[in-house]
Amino acid sequence: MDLRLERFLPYRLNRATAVASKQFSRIYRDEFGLTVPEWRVLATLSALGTASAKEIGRDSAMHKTKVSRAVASLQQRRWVSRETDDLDRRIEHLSLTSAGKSAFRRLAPKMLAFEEQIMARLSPKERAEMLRGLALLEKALGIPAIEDAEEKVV
Amino acid sequence: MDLRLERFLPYRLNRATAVASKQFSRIYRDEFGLTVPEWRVLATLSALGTASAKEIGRDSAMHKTKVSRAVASLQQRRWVSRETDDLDRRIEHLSLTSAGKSAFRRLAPKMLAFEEQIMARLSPKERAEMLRGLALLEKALGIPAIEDAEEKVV
DNA sequence: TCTTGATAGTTACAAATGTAACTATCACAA
DNA sequence: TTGTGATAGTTACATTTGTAACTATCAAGA
Repeated sequence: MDLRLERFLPYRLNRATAVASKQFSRIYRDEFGLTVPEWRVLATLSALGTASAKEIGRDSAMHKTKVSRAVASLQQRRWVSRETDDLDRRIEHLSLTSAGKSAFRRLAPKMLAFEEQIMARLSPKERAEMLRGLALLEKALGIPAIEDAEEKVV
Repeated sequence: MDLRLERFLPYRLNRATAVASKQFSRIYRDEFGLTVPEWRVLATLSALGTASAKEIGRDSAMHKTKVSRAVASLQQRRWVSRETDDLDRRIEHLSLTSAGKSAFRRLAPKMLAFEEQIMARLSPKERAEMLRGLALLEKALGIPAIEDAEEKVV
């Protein structure tokens, strides 16, 4: 039976993700005590401006209970504010407060710099190959490709 | 602030891994009720023949408590047996029982077939590129390359 | 022999997570 | 208007996980 775990796709993915997640999360955990879901809500809201919890979940690929808890926590920090929709009172429009935006502005460059630092271990050619491979992996797994424009087909 | 989550490396990794893990784990979960750690211990022991919990942890990149619990569960199923080392009684030598081997023999081909099915969504050239990208990602993250020399380039 | 420190493995406890049930609201039709 | 089913979001409960503490054992010296 030639199933060696180290050659097996889901295992390799899992290991790579665990390593990356551990390294990246240290930045926002040490500096702000943020959890992974909280960081993602922060980044998503920063990108979208205003969004409902459902939209955040779709955009960040998180389960709605995870989103709900992360939002509640960020709201307690006064980094996120909410406003009920006038027409449909089930919907809460969420957005970053100025404190939330400020935190993200301090955090984002560090995250990007660390990403750059990781990628700098590869030559420019290798880096392009790595990103190409990642895109192909997403294709194989049926994950929709990155959209370039703001347009979002619903 | 141009940090878009969908372009951000750790986020993309996490999403791809979650999708893959969910699809793959269905096979051994539905058929045998195995958890991810249990499946990994099974595969690792199948590859190594006999190993200590520590070796399983190193080989499968799992925390020792995860290994301990997975082993305990597999032992209750009578799929794993243990024998204390004669010279160092802290060490337990673990191995698959014949029932464990039998289960793995039924499971492994299905796992490999599913991996093949995923990869079949790519052309041979794309598949090679994807695996190349994955290897480069591991390099960037400082994960030791597959030692077994024979690189799997389709 | 009797420390001291290291190691293999297990377990207690707390934090994080998913499932399912829940509340509140809406749309729509009988 | 009232009933039915769908949806946004929250919460209760059980499972899973990691951290830290624990047991048992070993090795190497004083």
